[in-house]
Amino acid sequence: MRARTNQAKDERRTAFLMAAMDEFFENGFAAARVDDIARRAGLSKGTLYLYFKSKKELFQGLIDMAAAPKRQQLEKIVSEAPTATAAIEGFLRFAPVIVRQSIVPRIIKVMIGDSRRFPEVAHTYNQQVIERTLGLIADILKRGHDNGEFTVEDPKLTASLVIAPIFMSLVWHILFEQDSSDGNDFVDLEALFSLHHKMLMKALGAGNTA
Amino acid sequence: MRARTNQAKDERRTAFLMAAMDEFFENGFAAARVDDIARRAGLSKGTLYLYFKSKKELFQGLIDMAAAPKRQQLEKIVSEAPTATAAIEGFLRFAPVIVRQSIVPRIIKVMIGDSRRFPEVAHTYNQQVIERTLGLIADILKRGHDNGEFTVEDPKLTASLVIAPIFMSLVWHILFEQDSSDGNDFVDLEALFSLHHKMLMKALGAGNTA
Amino acid sequence: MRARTNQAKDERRTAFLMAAMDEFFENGFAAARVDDIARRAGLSKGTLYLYFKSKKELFQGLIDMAAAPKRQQLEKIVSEAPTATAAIEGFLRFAPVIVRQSIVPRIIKVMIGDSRRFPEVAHTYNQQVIERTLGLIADILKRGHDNGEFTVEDPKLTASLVIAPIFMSLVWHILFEQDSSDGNDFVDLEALFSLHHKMLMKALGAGNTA
Amino acid sequence: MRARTNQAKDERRTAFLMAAMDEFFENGFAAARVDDIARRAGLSKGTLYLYFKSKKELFQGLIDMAAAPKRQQLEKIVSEAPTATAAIEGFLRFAPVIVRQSIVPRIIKVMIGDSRRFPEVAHTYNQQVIERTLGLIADILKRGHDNGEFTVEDPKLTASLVIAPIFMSLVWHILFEQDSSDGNDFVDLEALFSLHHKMLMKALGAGNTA
DNA sequence: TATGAATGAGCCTTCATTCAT
DNA sequence: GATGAATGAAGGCTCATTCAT
Repeated sequence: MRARTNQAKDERRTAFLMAAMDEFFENGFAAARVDDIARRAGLSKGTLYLYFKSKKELFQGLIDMAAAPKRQQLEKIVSEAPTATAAIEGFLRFAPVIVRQSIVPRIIKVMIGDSRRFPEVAHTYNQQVIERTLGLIADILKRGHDNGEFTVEDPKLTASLVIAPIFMSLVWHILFEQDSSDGNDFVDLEALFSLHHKMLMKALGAGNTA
Repeated sequence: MRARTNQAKDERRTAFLMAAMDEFFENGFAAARVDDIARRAGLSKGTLYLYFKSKKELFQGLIDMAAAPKRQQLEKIVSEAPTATAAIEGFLRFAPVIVRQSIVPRIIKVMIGDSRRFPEVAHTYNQQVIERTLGLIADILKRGHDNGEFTVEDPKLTASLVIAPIFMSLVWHILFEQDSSDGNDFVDLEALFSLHHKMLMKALGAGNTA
Repeated sequence: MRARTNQAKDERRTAFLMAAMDEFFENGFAAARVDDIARRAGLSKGTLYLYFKSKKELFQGLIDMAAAPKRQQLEKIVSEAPTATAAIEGFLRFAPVIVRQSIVPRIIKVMIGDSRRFPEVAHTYNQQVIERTLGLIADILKRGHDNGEFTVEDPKLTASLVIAPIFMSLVWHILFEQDSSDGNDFVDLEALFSLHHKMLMKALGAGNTA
Repeated sequence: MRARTNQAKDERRTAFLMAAMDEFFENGFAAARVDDIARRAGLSKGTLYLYFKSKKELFQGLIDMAAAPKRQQLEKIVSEAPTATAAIEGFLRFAPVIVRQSIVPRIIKVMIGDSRRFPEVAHTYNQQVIERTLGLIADILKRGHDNGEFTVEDPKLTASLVIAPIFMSLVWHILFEQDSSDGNDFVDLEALFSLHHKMLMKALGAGNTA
């Protein structure tokens, strides 16, 4: 079947990208075979080259796709929260979902594994995703500080610490997913982030004035 | 010069392993070339095969070497601390060194990048290094709790949070090392862990009884 | 031109097998280069691996091909002969053709040269070709004996002796082909087998009763 | 231990040659490893190169050694026979020993397997061994004919037929030695050559005048 | 002399990319 | 547009040969 419409073309493109993500995740860029990616996408090797000029361009397309829509969910959660405290709570309650969903850990794994081969890609992802998320959190913290909800001296650095358990969980998820594929996680993510939230609030002196 | 003594042979073996670590770090297992590893070790490709049966065995030798002596420094720091509070302070002051030194981030990067290809290796490393470190921290926390230095409800989970910024820093280090190779880090590690320590102690209610 | 039909594929497969026979004949399995085989077949190295999983499989394919249709000619000659005496005469008159044609000596040479490396292959060829031919001759001899054409006490053993000069000629052909490539054989095959036939008949007491 | 005397040197040389014969027999020239040959000889790889300039020279040394003393036994048997008839009987009674002994089939196998790689070697062996043996038999046949023991028209050609079953047995021995390594041969050599002798004599009309 | 560590040329095999159908 | 046959560069590994000890 041939893709004549633009929509059909986009679907094929996306199918290749998703397949590429899976293969790159499993094997890394070098060991992933173009043939396997195409077959996983349900199309043929030759067709892939109609959509991407090379394996490398496929990789970059993947990162671009991954970088794009990531913050929308987060921004919605945060913007809808009435207070900074509530925003942080919402953010950390959402964290286990991010870790468990398939796309973010996959992308992170690919990024880490091939970051030295494609430094620009890592750099871009950093600016598009990590810095932005960090900025988002820092803004919340600053807001909370200014509102008197809690005390934050260095919002940027503090934001890093807010995010740290997410990184750790992502790495664990990548490393040990197969160990825990039988349902129970390598760590109880809800409990982890609940504790993290509790300790964070206490560390920030939140609720003391209440 | 030819290695006829056992010691000289061990030196060559180690040279290959260090070279392998660098190449695997830069390129991942699949893309690293045996020839480059040997050349980096100052020896020839053929010679490498006198010491390792295959590229894969070289990889496993690397992980084995890396897994072995990692905790010694930590354990010394911890065991020499008079109190749990001091032990944690010592541990977190030591954290930037771990992150900045070349070996741990390199190994972690290699582990992550090729964890799906060699799941047993990842599993082993986890048990040998991560679980052990986690247990070490958990023990300290329990000790501090029992001593009344601070309050810890779930030592294992709390230990994860103590460690989390180290993971995050490691990942950042891996991803952005080149961005910051001109001296200044992508983040001020001393400040980060100092803040982490301060907030952690506050979250645990340490020093309240003083 | 690309092989898209099954027939075209079979042609390529056969081209590789014939080229392999020549190269294996010239150099033996170990010394034959896959690259040379492919080039001789007029295709590229990579293409060969589309048709054969490995060099060894190519070797086995060669033997399989060689083992298959070898007796047809013989069986025709023998079955069309009115008497056992005529069958033997036909067989021995046909012998020089077998020795001189390219395929049998080549296969035999490859078989001998690599028999220790692939014992199963030698074993199969033995059963498929040698035992069968021997059985064919033994049957003729028994028939002639039963008919009273001549006297044969041990048909199987006698069949071996009927065949022996063929083996000898094959080996000589293999060893000295180049010495005689300028036309004249290292031995006059027609004369040899004519004499062999004459002596054989006499030894069997054929024609005595006439 | 070092070989200072000439005798000790010769012993080492011979040890290498015998080891080479075994390895070349098992694997052919290309696949035989110098290291294995040396180890089989109980010496080291480096030492081999003190005695032979290259692997190829080792091969040639082997053929030279093999070509030299082969006819002595035969010539003795033949020269001691009172009549041509007795000489042929002695020769054919000796045949199974030649086939079964380790050296001749091994050399023949090596010769055949690598004849195309070293045509001069095959040529030399032919002249040194085969032609000579053929000449020996032809002489006997001529003698018997001149004596009136039997009738031979073409001694050279007839000699080939006398020898043919030896070639066949050698090839079978090479091909199927392992099949019959449990004692019983692939063919009863004594019976074979006994029958061969009987038929040969009858074909030559021997004893008719008695 | 004897050894075996070191070398690097060479070969099998894989796979990204091209292109005839 | 889609396919998969064909290509050949590249890389893991072996092994004949050299040479320091």
